[in-house]
Amino acid sequence: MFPYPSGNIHMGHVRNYVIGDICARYHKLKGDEVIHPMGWDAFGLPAENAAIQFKTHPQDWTITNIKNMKDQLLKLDLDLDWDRELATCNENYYRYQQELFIDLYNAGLAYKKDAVVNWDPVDQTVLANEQVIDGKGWRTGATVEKKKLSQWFFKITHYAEELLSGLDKLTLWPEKVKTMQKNWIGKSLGAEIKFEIAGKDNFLNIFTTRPDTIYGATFIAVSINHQIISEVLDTASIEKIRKDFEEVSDDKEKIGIKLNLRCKHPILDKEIPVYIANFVLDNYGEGAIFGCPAHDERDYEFAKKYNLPIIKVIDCLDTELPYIGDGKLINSPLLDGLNKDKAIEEIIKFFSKTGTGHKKINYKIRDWGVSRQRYWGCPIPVIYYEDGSYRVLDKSELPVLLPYDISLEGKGNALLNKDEWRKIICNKTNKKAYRETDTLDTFVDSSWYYIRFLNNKLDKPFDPSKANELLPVDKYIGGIEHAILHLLYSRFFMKALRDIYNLKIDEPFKQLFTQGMITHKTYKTNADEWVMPIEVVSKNGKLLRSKTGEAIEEGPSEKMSKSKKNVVEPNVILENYGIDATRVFMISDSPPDRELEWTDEGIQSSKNLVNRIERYFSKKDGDVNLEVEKEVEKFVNNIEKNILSFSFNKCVADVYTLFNYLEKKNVYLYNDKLSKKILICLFPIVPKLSKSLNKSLFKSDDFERWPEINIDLLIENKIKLPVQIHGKLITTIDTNKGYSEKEILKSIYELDKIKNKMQNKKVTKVINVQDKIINIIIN
RNA sequence: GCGCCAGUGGCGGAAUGGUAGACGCGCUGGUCUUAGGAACCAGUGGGCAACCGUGGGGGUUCGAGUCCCUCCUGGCGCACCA
Repeated sequence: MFPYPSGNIHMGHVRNYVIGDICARYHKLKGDEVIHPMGWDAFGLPAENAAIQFKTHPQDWTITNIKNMKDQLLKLDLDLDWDRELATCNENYYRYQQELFIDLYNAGLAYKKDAVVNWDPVDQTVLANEQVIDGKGWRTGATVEKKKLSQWFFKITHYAEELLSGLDKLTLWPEKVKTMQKNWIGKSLGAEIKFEIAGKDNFLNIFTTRPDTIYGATFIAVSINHQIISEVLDTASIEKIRKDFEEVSDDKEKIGIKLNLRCKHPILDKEIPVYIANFVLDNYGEGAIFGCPAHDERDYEFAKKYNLPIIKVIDCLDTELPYIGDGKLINSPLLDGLNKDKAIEEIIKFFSKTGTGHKKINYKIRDWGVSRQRYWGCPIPVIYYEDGSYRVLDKSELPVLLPYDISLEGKGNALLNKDEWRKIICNKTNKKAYRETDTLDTFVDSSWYYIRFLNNKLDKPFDPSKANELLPVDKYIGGIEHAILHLLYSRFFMKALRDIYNLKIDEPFKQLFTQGMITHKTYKTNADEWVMPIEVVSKNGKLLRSKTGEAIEEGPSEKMSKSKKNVVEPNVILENYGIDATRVFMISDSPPDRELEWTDEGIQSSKNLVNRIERYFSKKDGDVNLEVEKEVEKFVNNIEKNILSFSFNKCVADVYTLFNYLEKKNVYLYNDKLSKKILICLFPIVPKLSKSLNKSLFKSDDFERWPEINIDLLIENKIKLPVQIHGKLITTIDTNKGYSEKEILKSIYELDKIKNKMQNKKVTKVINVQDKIINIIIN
């Protein structure tokens, strides 16, 4: 539980925390040791933006929001361990993060380099690759620019293989998230091949997954950012080409600029031309490829456009070109007759021998750029000297506190203009020095908070023995939007910390549950103005805006969002319906991993259920017999099973089923011992009501342990046995378990419905699945 | 384009290969009440019926919503990844 303190709790938070709260309460009743903490992901840009907009300070804004949201959370009456509370913007958190940064640096997992990075022009900061979606900033939606800057990186690529292979062991994670991470890591097997540049004592490295098609290579293409280009073209021409590339309207269109360069073919005695091509990515492989037009779609398109030769090296029809699939190698003296896999193997052997290439595993994932050119974040504990060299501080020099007194008015990072903070004298060298003014990506903050929760007051980042004892987190609940950001970073952190601190933990989160969004119908006026649901009234079957009487059009149900105004406020709901009804509705209609549509009917019927339970327990009537006991036992068993499998919607159905049964039988248990059982099972779902009933019926403030299941009570002897003919249900017959097939068939053949079907046909076969079903086959 | 997931009444959704539609919402009829965002009772997949029904078509099986093949539709993710 680690919300961003944006100001208010919304329904999405409520759903998330109710799910977690049910789990926590259940496990506590089971006698398990439960840690159910809450903290604040409190650094980040919205605070700076809000501070500028409202003429306040990011810290004040954040602290006020935390206070406000905490008040709202308290009203939800969640069973949280508030004494574990933490906020990343507190010195007591981020100073330990600075220690971890030093640890990572010393372990070679944090480093600084010049790199072409993603620049968000709106937020005025660098973004990690993971934070760029469709070329746009994940928060601002602004088109990301490329900038060359010196930046801090975390070496997530060091763990690329383990981050990938580890996914298989995460059996309690949704497949979908694992697939997304797999794609992001993007492992591919292939070869790196050296191409000698004709007339120069220099090479060009390329990566390929299809070294078998080397005989079909007819050109080389490099990315616009490839360093070889600067050796042949001046900066102005490069910029001109870069611009031309950017201006292509169809971004799939292939454009190439032929360079005054040729490469020697690594096997054949010939030279092939080198192009700059817009479709070659600079951040994948070597930023350079060899083109084999006959067997690659892009290369084919490119070759057609620039009249490059197309040489077939895999046997196929000319009409099939470009042919991507497997086949027999041709026109390839060393490989002729082999199929693809064998040819790849052979050619790599050959290259290794001649020194022109080798086997290579390539990953798409890049190191995590963590520098942010913003004030409101964790300062990076580094200083720079006047000669440009830098020093990562010692732990004894920590904390590097974020100065409060700054001006956000100017452009860029406020820390840059804060000289009295930035300019220091290095206490080791006595030289003039400057503090690093970049701060850490807030995803760093959230990559280890779950460890800090284990002991939030410790005077070091965490206690390794506690971590070993309690991690990984058993149940981790959140939205799918974290699939490759937070969840990948946290996995990286766990592995890095494992290696640094010699921990026994490989993965941070054992079970991951991704909850669905809450949606609501949308409403618009004819003038295309969004209208809050609360303003809409229905009159004579027509929707009107209550204030003005304007006609309202109802739109599809969409994710609740402020911009579409289709939100309901938790505090309003709590006031009108109470916490128990709110909890019931959060889990009742849809399975928790799917969308939940907010409806007035839904929340109302949840309230009705809560009232009904209360009413039920106000009366005593009827006899408690074995059948009732069995029904209650079934209820306990089902609730438990469904809580454990996150099938909370079925838990609600179990509650209805139980009370439907009891009321139908006119059995009102009141303070019978069965009521105690029922109330314990209701406690995780409707804690307030359950607690108050327990108090009034049993004069107790506490609950006993979650009831042990008595298996004997779950066994049902009397059954309705389905009887089929040719697999189609004809009727059912009342009998006891363990019936004799012979005898039951005798009575089955006496049934009218069966007789009608059988007429004078002969039974050829009887399938008796004992105690389950009987299927009769007739000719 | 590639990958993943899903398609079940009017709606949300239940069903270890074994009685499809649990449970809820909505709806219909009735009861109670000064009143009720209430409660209670009966009903509610389609069809007068025989029967027909889980996106379409094939298959495996005594038996398929569930497994296999194929197609269609929708959602999500990735997308010039060499």
